[in-house]
Amino acid sequence: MDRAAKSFNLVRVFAALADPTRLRLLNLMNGREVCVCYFVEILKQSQPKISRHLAYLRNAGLVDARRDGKWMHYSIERPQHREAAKVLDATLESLKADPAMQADLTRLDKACCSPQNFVTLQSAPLPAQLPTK
Amino acid sequence: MDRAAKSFNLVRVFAALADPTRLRLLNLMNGREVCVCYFVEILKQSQPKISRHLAYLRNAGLVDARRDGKWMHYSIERPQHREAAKVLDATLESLKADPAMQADLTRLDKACCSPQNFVTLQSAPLPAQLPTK
DNA sequence: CTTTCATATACGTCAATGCGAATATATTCC
DNA sequence: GGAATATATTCGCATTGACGTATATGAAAG
Repeated sequence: MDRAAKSFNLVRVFAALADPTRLRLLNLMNGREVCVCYFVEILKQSQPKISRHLAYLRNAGLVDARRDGKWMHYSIERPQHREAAKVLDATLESLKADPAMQADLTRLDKACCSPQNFVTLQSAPLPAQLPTK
Repeated sequence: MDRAAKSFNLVRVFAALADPTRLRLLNLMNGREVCVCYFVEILKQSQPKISRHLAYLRNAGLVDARRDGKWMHYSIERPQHREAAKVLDATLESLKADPAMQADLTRLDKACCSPQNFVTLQSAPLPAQLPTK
């Protein structure tokens, strides 16, 4: 690895952020842990697509996964790399200003209050708020 | 264009930032206007490679180009998109913390003080500090 | 232990990107 | 106008990533 490459964890982070679906996923996870089934329902995207993007985010070190029986819960993991964490924070803040992102959150909130409305979410575990670290 | 896509200028910005060479270029332009020949000399990369990455940054709306005779001067252009500008600012701040980036800047400063030391920079125009906007 | 449900991975394809090498364009100088 | 200089673009190739479809894994339920 050449001298410059070592410190470029940032490149990996940016590559992970350079996709609309992944930004939407991160936005939905901002401050809470979310089950995969909600992503599929809220974003109206195929399950393999959601799963692949979540795997990408996990490889980039931006999200953490927790298994709970059949369900997988994903949450944002702030990078160890200090500067990468700052960029992620700025990004999440920026997403909040986007109306489309706000709409996603609204739909997630509604789904949480009444998952019985969604055929595929009848027995899904509710997203849990994460403590602010 | 689907509903969500419109507001995703951020994706374009992140794609532009997801490359080590482009991050180095942006870091060198932070606060000043720099001639292409300096990029080639400082980064020790081929001229077409530098040129292509600068074109990419220009397409993404992150840099501005100004022709001055044979020379082209590039400078950072803060995106119109408010949130994109914030992300760019955070990124430039983060780059400052990177030793490799600091080394690049040191070499640029040296080149500016004594361009006669570089065969290819004998008649090159000096980078100019930009006013802080 | 088979079925079912939730999620992940593999495969094939297509588009985007990066790079070196070669070439084109634009500007200045003579 | 032609040579020289600075920069941009093109070409061919290899890599990466995104996607749909199909399939595999893992846990729970019967």
